[in-house]
Amino acid sequence: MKEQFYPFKKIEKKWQKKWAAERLFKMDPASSQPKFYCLMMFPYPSSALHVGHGRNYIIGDVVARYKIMRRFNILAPMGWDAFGLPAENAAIKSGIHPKTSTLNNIKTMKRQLNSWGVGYDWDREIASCMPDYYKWTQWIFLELYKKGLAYKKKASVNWCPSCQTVLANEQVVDGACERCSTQVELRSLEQWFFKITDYAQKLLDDLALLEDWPERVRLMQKNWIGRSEGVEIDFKIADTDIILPCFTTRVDTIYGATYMVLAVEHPLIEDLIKGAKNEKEIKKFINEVKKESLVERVSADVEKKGIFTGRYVINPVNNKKIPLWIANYILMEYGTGAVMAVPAHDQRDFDFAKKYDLSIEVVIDDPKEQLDGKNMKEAYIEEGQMVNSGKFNGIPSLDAMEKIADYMEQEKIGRRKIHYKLRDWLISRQRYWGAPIPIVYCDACGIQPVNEKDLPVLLPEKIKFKPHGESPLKDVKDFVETKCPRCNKKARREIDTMDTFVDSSWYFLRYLSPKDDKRPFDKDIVNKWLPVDQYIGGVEHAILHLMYSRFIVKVLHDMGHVGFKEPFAKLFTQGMIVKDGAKMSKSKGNVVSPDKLIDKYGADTVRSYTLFIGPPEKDAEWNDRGVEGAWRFLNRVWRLVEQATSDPSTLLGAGKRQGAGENPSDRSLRRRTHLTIKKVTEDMEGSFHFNTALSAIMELVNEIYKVSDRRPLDLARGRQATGDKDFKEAIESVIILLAPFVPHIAEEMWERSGNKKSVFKAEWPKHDEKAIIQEKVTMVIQINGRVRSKIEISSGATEDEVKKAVLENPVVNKWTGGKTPKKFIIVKGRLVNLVI
RNA sequence: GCCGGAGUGGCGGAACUGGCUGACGCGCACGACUCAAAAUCGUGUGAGGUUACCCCUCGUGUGGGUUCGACUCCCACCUCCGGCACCA
Repeated sequence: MKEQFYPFKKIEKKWQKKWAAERLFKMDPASSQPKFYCLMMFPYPSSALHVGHGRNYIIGDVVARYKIMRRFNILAPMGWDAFGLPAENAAIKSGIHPKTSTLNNIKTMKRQLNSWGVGYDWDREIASCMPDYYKWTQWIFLELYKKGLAYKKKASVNWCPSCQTVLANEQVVDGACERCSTQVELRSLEQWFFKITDYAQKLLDDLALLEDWPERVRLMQKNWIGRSEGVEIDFKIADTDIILPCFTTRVDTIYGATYMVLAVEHPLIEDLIKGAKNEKEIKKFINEVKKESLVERVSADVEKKGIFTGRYVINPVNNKKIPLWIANYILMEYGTGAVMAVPAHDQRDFDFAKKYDLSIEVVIDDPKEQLDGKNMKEAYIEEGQMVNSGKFNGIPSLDAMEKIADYMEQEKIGRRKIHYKLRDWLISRQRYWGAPIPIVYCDACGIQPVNEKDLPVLLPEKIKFKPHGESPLKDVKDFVETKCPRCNKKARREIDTMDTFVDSSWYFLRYLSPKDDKRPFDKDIVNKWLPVDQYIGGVEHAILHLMYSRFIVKVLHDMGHVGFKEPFAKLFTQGMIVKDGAKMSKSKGNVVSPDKLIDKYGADTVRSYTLFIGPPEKDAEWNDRGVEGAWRFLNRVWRLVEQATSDPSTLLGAGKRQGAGENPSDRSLRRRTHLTIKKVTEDMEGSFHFNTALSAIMELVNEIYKVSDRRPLDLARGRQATGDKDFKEAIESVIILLAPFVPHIAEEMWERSGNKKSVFKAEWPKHDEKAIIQEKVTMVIQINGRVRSKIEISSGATEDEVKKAVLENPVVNKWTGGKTPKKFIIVKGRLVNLVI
């Protein structure tokens, strides 16, 4: 009696061992084959992986295995983004040291990765929380410091009063802490920043180099950088010599400026309102606005509020005196914190002017109707013809923008300027579980960087986790007390640690020489292997991680440490797997664990279902029933190969073997084989649409089953009856084409078919264009665009032959009634359309 | 509000460059095998009509348009998802 199902447990263990022993995924530095760096975003070691995470690694594994089969020298490393807040919070609750829990989680996740059968060059494993790694994260900090790209400044940051720590912007969801949902406060603290804004233009320009990135990711980055061109105009404050510059993208509306507004944080305010008769009232207003929570300040639908300062400014183009206001809708961080208000042509200014009864002056006319400031219902923000604008009257507003900017530069009352939304990267964290910032404070010498030879600044392990508003490192005397690197006198260490995004912004360089203790990476080796040929990860990193990594690489490039400008040549962002319409999460209780499924059906089943679920860049709904379909398919293939190799007679319809030869079904089997090869190869090289690749293989398997009752084959013994060649080719193609998707079962079937070497050493098949061509084709006959009939015709038939055949068709005759059609459209080999 | 992406059977999804809508899989129904079940194999499966089994009508979010022909291109709109959001 044969086993009813294929013995996946035995098989999977066997091959996982063999791959490890044969070092299938080991990168060979001496190889002359072309290189292929296949990288998956390294995971944060949380408790355990679910099937949604699996998708990422399975996709990467398919790519890597395919490239191995195409004889590339591949680098497929894996590591751990191991510093981070969750481990520290768990430590506060449970008392278990973050290092302990992190290393445990790594163990679990590594086991899970192996159980999926995904392969990596584990000799290159890295963990960002280990001193031999973060030493070099600190080195990168020092390099940026040297270049003036790491600096300290007072800034208002997000503070969670419950967790007693600052939060990264990305940890603030709708103004509240993502973990405890407490409203986040703004606190003014001395913080370390990386000057990513210096690279805004380069980061924007080089998006053009990233042709093989998803368009939407490039767009998101572009929007995030937020370049806008405009003019900075100098307004003089009346009765003083103070110049108040303000930025505008709509210099064409300058004659329509009827008031000016400052952000409440504007540094000049205090001086300006001194002695004003309502000084107290103004101060009260400012304090109220400042007190508003982040959510309120940031939301666009909050009512605009303001107060008059009692001061006036002079519009430099017409010397008009206009009132100076303070308002809650002006941001200090963008532009200069001062904005000229043109209510006729800006909706926000319009709303504000209506509320406080400020004048509205039209300076651009709507070509469709005469505008009048008094009767307008909303601002007119489109282009138009200049009016009430002195010597610029009568020209189109688009031209006026240039002309006015030229004029201002000539008169030195303004200058063209470019602004970005991108802000400098705040990298300080008042947390324990991160890389210490390698800085020392000396009373005599001030801020001093740690000497490179003294790296790493070790993170002390004995520590109290209880949060109290500052980094827990503050209480570790041995850590804080140190000597000044310059004067060697007593000094204090920086107690903040670095944002974990710093760790992950260079890890892809470390994989090339993970154990080098002399330098972070070897320049020659990274120059050979980078940029990464294929990067795979979730779209949630579209901006942060991907922007930071690009920035760090650009800095390293400009400093001569690396020879490439962009880290990732190709990017693939996979969609999320959801369950019951929601993202899998422990709190929702909809997590599907791979462990049980692998135990029940095996890794190959889980892999093929995960790949079959839909196009990998799109979100997909997990369906346990679907897993069974994948399971059935693999068993179907298994039985086919088993019968073909062990007992070919069972494939025969009880000895009803037909004579060998060129019967049509054989030709269609060979055709189907080559169509499948073509389709699968295209999906591998192009879109990664493994769902359609798999369905093509399923079709081929179905085809083999259809012809198998006439076609026996003994693959193992190589006994080939005439005409069995196509059959053998079909089955072998199935095994090879399946190998990247379901590697264990493919290896086993390959071996049982009499092959000594791994299927990954087999030749990837090439389709034969000739095999795909059909002698006879079915052409669709349409009448007035509707399908009415079909004809079989030789594929080489001329138009006249097709016409003749069509007109002879009885169905056509029924529709035409014997009349000659008005039009005869022939799409060769496909379709005929008659217009009657 | 702005910028993306998407809307196709009961479900997940296919469809090349404008050319047979619904491949492949799930589910369902019927049949074979079986004492029976499971497993497996086979057949069918968009809706409606007609039942002479050959056909006919409708059908890819909605409404228009271009075309011999539109899921595909153009215009307007609706819904859902994602990102950004008072950026001057």
